[in-house]
Amino acid sequence: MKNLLSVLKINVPDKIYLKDPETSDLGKRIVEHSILLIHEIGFDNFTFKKLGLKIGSNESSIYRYFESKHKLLLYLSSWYWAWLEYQLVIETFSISAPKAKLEKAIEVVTKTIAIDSDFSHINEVILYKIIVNESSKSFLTKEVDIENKEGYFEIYKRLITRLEKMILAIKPNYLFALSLASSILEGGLHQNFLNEHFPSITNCKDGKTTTSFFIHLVENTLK
Amino acid sequence: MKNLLSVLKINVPDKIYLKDPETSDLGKRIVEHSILLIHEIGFDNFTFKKLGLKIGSNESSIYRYFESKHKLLLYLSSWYWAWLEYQLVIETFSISAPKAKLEKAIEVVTKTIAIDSDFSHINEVILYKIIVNESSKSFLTKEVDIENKEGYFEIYKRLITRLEKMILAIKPNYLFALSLASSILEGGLHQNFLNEHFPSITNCKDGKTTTSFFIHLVENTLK
DNA sequence: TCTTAAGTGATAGTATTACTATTATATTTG
DNA sequence: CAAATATAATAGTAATACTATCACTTAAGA
Repeated sequence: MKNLLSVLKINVPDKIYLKDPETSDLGKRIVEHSILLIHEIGFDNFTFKKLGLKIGSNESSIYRYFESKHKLLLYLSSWYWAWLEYQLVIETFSISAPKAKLEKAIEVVTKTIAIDSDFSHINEVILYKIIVNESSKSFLTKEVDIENKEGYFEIYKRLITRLEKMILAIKPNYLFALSLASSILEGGLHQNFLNEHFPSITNCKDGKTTTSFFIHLVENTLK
Repeated sequence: MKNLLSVLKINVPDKIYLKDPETSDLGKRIVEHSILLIHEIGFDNFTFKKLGLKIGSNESSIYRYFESKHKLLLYLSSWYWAWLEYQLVIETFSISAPKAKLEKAIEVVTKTIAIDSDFSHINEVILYKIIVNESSKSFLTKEVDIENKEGYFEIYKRLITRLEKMILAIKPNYLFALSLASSILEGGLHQNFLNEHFPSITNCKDGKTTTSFFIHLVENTLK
């Protein structure tokens, strides 16, 4: 997997950026350190000025890559979903039994990312934490509908339809396959958020994982 | 219900505000119109200055009630959860059969609010839309843990433990009652968000309701 | 009734944010 | 070697998210 990823490039809708950060050293440093800085101070307190300071570069140079910090968050989110989609596909590809396939998919999609695949400048462990804590802000805006039309959420939606298909492979007449799929994805993030900040309202802790919660839930629902 | 509410006061943790907005005409106008304005322009574009303009009052006067717009969002969220808790309690109070009770609870908690109970200056239909689109921002901050300790999320957490109890009444040995409860609540909001902005990844539309999705899900899970 | 406190309004001011614009310099490419 | 491209530096702007001060009105208590 590590070898494969070193040859592949995660593709993000190109309308999200002004200049592809993958094409230059500065671009990569922007992405790499924005992840670290957002994790450190939170997206709300994050500014391009602070990031410039951190990477010894200028605010105005960062604006050549991303039009706004919101677009940067969209970029990071899309990158993560693309990366996760890749994980999903290769991890489930060889499994033909529908039930086992879906189970593996749920595992891939709901588990806490704890190991950095280390194939790029992007630290997936930290990025995952940003996704848990900040990614909702990428669509909870007044501009969602416009940005959705522009295609900024394509990868995310495609990921959900992939899950949907695996669900329907088990129970073709199930009426809520899309809703179940989106619930697994967002719900997984949310349970991991609760585990970190509101442990009193989740059971996904102390050895009981978010993954096992969802596997049990889905299995019974599709019975 | 309407009569009862006209006698009761929705109680919000008093650390959230500097001065209780319920105690004055200005306070009520602040709350009433903040809901309308946030709905209109979105929380991110909302400012106390704009609100002051809207209610013909001064920015500085609003700051006497709420220390920041973030605190105002916490207030609106808490108010909504308290209101919902009230609905939950009275609607399920007289039902003794555990299954029917939980079913009613799920209905109360996941349905789209479409009728304003009209007992106060607060429009619950619009407030519900704010909860769907903005309430996550009340806890997706770097200050969650501090604010959680201060008790700002007590009502929300209590609501979830109420649901938990109803779940355990059906299946006492179920290991994920809290996670299921929090999934119903947040998942319900999320499905209604998708219905509005990303209809291609939800089935909760065209007559198929979010409520029926969750009732089916929970029923099978607790079987 | 007088006094005092509380509530509200008006104005000004501050540091920061989220940019845009311009110019200069360095580097790469043809 | 010239031209294009990338980056850096500086300045500037409107808006944000407040804080502070002072004036005025009203309500409540002695």
